[in-house]
Parts: sequence; C-alpha cells; structure tokens
Amino acid sequence: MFKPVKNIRTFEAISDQIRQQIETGALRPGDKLPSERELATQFGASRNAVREALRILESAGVLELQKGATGGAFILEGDGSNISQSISDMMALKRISLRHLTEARVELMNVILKLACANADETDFALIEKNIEKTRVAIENKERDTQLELNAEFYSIIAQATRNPIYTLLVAPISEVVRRFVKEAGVRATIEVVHTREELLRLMRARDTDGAIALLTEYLEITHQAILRRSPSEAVPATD
Amino acid sequence: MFKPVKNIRTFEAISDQIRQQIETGALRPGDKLPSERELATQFGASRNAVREALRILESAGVLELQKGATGGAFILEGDGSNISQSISDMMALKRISLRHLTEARVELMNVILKLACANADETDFALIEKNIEKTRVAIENKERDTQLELNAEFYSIIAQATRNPIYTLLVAPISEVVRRFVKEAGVRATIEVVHTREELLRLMRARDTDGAIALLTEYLEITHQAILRRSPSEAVPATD
DNA sequence: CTGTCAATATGGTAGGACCATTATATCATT
DNA sequence: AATGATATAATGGTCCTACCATATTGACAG
Repeated sequence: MFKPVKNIRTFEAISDQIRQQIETGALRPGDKLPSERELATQFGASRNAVREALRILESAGVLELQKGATGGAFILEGDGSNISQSISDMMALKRISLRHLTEARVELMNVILKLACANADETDFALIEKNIEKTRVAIENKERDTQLELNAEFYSIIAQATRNPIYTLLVAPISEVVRRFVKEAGVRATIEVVHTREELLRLMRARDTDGAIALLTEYLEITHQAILRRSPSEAVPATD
Repeated sequence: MFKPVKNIRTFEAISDQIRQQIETGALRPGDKLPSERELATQFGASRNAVREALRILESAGVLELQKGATGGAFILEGDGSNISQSISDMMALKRISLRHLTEARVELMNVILKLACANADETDFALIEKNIEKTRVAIENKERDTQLELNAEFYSIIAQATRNPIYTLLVAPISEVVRRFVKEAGVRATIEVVHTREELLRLMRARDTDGAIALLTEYLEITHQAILRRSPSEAVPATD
C-alpha cells in the first residue's frame, strides 16, 4: 500500500495553519491577523494565495475583513450563520424538500422544547414575553420584515434556554430557510400567532412539556400547510 | 430613513450569480462552468475576482475544481461535508464543549432511531449487518482508521434509513467531530462495540424503538465517559 | 497496434500596480 | 482653544501579466 501523493495547494496550507492556530487557542475571537501583505511574506507565499485563504475563512464565518487604515482580518465569535448557507445550498441542489425540512424542524423543536422546559428560568420566560409583545405590535402595524425577524428570535430564545449552544446553531439556519419560504410564498402572519405563543409560554412556565410539544408541533404543521397552499411547486420532493 | 449604501464586492456578485443559477436549476449537479478566463470575460471582471468566487463555492461544497486540459468547475451533488467543517469551526471557537456535543448527539440519535425503526426495510438492515461485520474484522486486525471510518458509516446508514436527507447531513459532521476526539484521546474500540451493534440491529428489526433508543443512549454515554477519562482537559466547558 | 512525445487547455501561483476606504495626524481658520 | 478641512498612510479590493504544474489529446515513430 502506497501513501497518496499530497497535492496540497498553498492557500489550503495557509487556511489550515490559521485554523490550527484557532484550535490551539493561539488565535481567539477579537484577535487581528497581520495584513495580507505581511502574511504573504510570513507564509512565503503570494498575496493572492493569502487572499484566497482568507476568503475561505471569511465565507466560513471564522473571519471578518475590514477595510481602511486600521482594517484587517479579525477572528469572529462564530454564530453559525454560515451553516444556514450550507443548508440552503443543499436545498438548492434539490437534496432537501420542504417536507423534509418541516419534519426535521418538528423533531428538532420537540427536543429543544423538552430541554427548554426543563432548564428555562424566569429570565428566559421574560425574554419570550417581550418577544411576543413586540411581535404583536409588528403584526398590528403590518411590519412584515420585523415580524419575520422576531420570529427567528423567538425560536432562538427557546433554543438558548436549553443551555446547549448546539441547538442555537441548528435553529438559526432552519429559521432562516423557513423565512425565505414564507417570504416567497407571501404567507402573512395573523394575530393567531401571538395567541399560540402566549399559550406556549404558559405551558412552558407550567413545565408542561408534553402540552408544549403538542401545541408547537400542530402549529408548525399548520405553517407548513400554509406555505404549501401558496407555493405548490415546492411540494415536489427531491428527485432521487 | 435611508437605505444602506451597498458595498457589494465583485467576487460576491459573481458567486451570488452562480448560486442563483443553481437555485433556478439552470445549473445542475454534473454541469461544468466555463474556464476561469472565460468567466472573467463574461462577468467583465478579472480572473482574480472569479477565482475568489469559485474558491468560496468550492469551500461551500457546491463546486469541485479539476485541473488539466478538460478540467474546470463542476457542480457537485452536495453531501453536506462542509457542514462538518462549520460545526468543527464553532467548536474550535470554544462555543461548544464535548458535553454539549454528546448531549445533542444522544437526542439527535434518539430521533433518528425512532424514524429509522419506523421506515427502515431489509435493505437497510443488510447494509448495517455488512457494516458490523467489516467492523469486527477491522477491530480484530487493529485497523483503527478503518474502524473509525466504519463507525461514521454505521451512523450514516441508520440516518439514511429515516428517508430524510437532513439527518444524514447532520450526522456526518457530528461523527467527524467525535472521531477527532476519539483519535486524540486514543480511545480504542473493543469487540464489545460489535456486540452492542448486533443487539441494536436485532432491536431495530423487531421494531423495538424504545429498546433501541435505550441501548444506544447508554452506549453513547459510555463513549463520552471513555473520552473524558482519556483527555480530562476537554471536560472544561465553554467559557462564557 | 503501441508506446512516446509534443501541443494545448486548465487551474494554481506569483508579483506588481492601482483604486477605494478608513483612521490618524497636521494645519489653517475662526 | 475649538473646529473643520486637508494631507498622509495603511489596508482590503481589483486588475493585469506572466509563468508553472497538471491532465487530456493527437500526431508520430516503432
């Protein structure tokens, strides 16, 4: 058995090295990398190769590039927003249908609700309450974009109540993709949404896990059906 | 209220256009894009900008770049391997601990097992059986890398039995990250693994969902403890 | 028919030049 | 002294040209 000949490209070597620095903790969120020109000399590579490496890390949500005199590459915290892009890429490649997405969303929210009911404290409930109130105002004023924003926030708050950041990372992209469907299909939120969420909050406060899960599952299915009615073309499952 | 001045970068405009072509179906998996030089003239941009756009799409797992005379950029199917990179990036940024990962893994596998028990047919079971057998051989021959490979495959097969590709997309990266921990900690697989999986397969065939979940949950927790014993430093949770 | 070699197209790398943006320092004006 | 305009410098963004490494194809000699 022979070892495969390595065909490592320079920009890969560079991005790998930077990633490694992050893994070992040598680079932490907020840190600033040297300038592109400086990095080029340090790596003994062209500025071109350095740029491609930085571009990869930027699109991965690891870096942020700022222009200007005090600009440069800054390590980010990482909020998982890039995972959103990944999932929507998969959907564009027809590997995922709306049916798949809703099904997974329901199951994921079931898990999250279970953990949130167990771990949430009054601080979380207060955040949810505030979010619902803002949602009510947004719906009354027909501010659709604001409402969609608050919608994503709602699930994010619940996810954070699980005390496990992985769920927050997973919920954000799903909300994002669902948001696109809702926007495309032109589905409008009614005041019913607020009532449902108030009831959900009540159930969570009462630690009624099963009740909360049942309520949210029903609501998500209704949302799914509403999108389907508006854009039936999306009902076509992935072609395998 | 003023609109924010758009500061769209050319390579972003290019990658957005290509992504749009994929979304509309104008570009499908297997299709080949024009050469970089040709794209540069078509977009009216420099080859440099085109390259950075292609680099982003490549790192997103949307494209594959091949060298040589008949080379070029080919649209991929998209197997979600890039999501793996995203999650491990988040872990590197200390947002996720092993405890978080195991907890989410257990919950996720519970869901997957439930759906797999409901939807799997004999074809899936046969694949699992074959995988277990190969794992037995790998363990006996102490082929650790092969065994780790089969390990990821095992969970992937189960995920595919759910008939929802999203779960396959989510399981792959988690397996990948767990694999790194296992390798780093030097945890060795014993023949017990094979016995556990054979029992799991038996339960799945019997459609004993609860039994299967209980068995796998226990096994995953044991794995978690094994890793912790070997590398206690990883036990430190994320610093918030 | 077969193996060898040249031609060619493509991605990968390099280096230089210039532009747009941003922050800072400097100076003139009030 | 405070303010505002202006030069200065550093940085990312873009472009161009050239060359290298690789992989396919086709011609050619054996």
